Amino acid sequence: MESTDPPRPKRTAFLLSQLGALASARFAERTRELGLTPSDAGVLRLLGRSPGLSQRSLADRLGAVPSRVVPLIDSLETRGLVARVRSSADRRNYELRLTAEGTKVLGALRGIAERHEAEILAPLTSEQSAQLGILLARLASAHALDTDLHRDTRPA
Amino acid sequence: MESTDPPRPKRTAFLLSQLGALASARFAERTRELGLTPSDAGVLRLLGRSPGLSQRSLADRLGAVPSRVVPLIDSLETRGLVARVRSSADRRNYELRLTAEGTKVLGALRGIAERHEAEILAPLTSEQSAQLGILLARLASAHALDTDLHRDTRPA
DNA sequence: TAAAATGATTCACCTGTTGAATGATTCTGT
DNA sequence: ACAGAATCATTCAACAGGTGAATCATTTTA
Repeated sequence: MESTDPPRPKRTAFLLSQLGALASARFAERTRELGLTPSDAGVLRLLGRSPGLSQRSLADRLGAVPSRVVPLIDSLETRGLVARVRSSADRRNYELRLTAEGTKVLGALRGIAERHEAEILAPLTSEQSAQLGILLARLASAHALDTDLHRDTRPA
Repeated sequence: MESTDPPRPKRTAFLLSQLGALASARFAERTRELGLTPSDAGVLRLLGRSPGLSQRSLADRLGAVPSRVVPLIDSLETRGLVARVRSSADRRNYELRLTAEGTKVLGALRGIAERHEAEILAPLTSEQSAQLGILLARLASAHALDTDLHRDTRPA
């Protein structure tokens, strides 16, 4: 047994990595109960808030590449949660929209997100949670992480 | 423009996920400059602190499966950073040890970890960093994340 | 109207990972 | 001492998630 190292402010960044991985894994477990991947959840969330998005702009907001979006939407379309409609204004685009079922699932997703938040923060008092939220928000904005999800970073 | 939602303590868990992913990605960039993956770094770190480990117990501590450890050590051995020596006590085991070169690289890795920590926490004052460290440590221990790296979770 | 740009798609490919099967060695109980 | 069970390392086939290049249809630019 050693006495613990005296000046050790060293592990905070690693704790952040590990807790982030933990939070992501727990969230994935929860969405899996709805038959969704976290990516699916992100798509539904974005389409709920911005109906009519094209796959391209969806890709941008997700921080994904367009070819990645194709099978993602394929799968959601197959399950009847998202509809692809050709844009009449520009027939290269699809306008992506939630179906009624998709909207319903999005609602369930919001409940899941709430329980997720509660589970992760359960060990802290509400003051501590608030404090943590402030510190993390400061880090996120300083590191240019979009407060929302992923940010639009198209070249020009 | 909407006025911002009044009671929204909702995004903290997601911030945690995103910042964790950011921290992991930045650390990966740094280790890549040494020609190492984050997994490589974890192995070197563990072997530095526990020389003579078998692949099996290394797998346990990394939270990995033994078959995963094989190519990991293969690669480090090829690069001359780790040595496999059959245990004379139990010839099924290897005793894994850092080579002189491996020890040198581990030293470089410590420097990297320090700069990584500094970069991630740069947006915060030192009081805020300390506060964040406390909160994250509390979460980690409550969620049964080993304070160190991965924990030993063998069945029995 | 020809040429460039854009959206969606396909495809081959890569990385990291897992689980089952195998061979060598050691441990167990009788 | 020995048969059988357990353990370590290894191979292998397979999978998920993700990426970049090439392609086709459509629209924009000049």
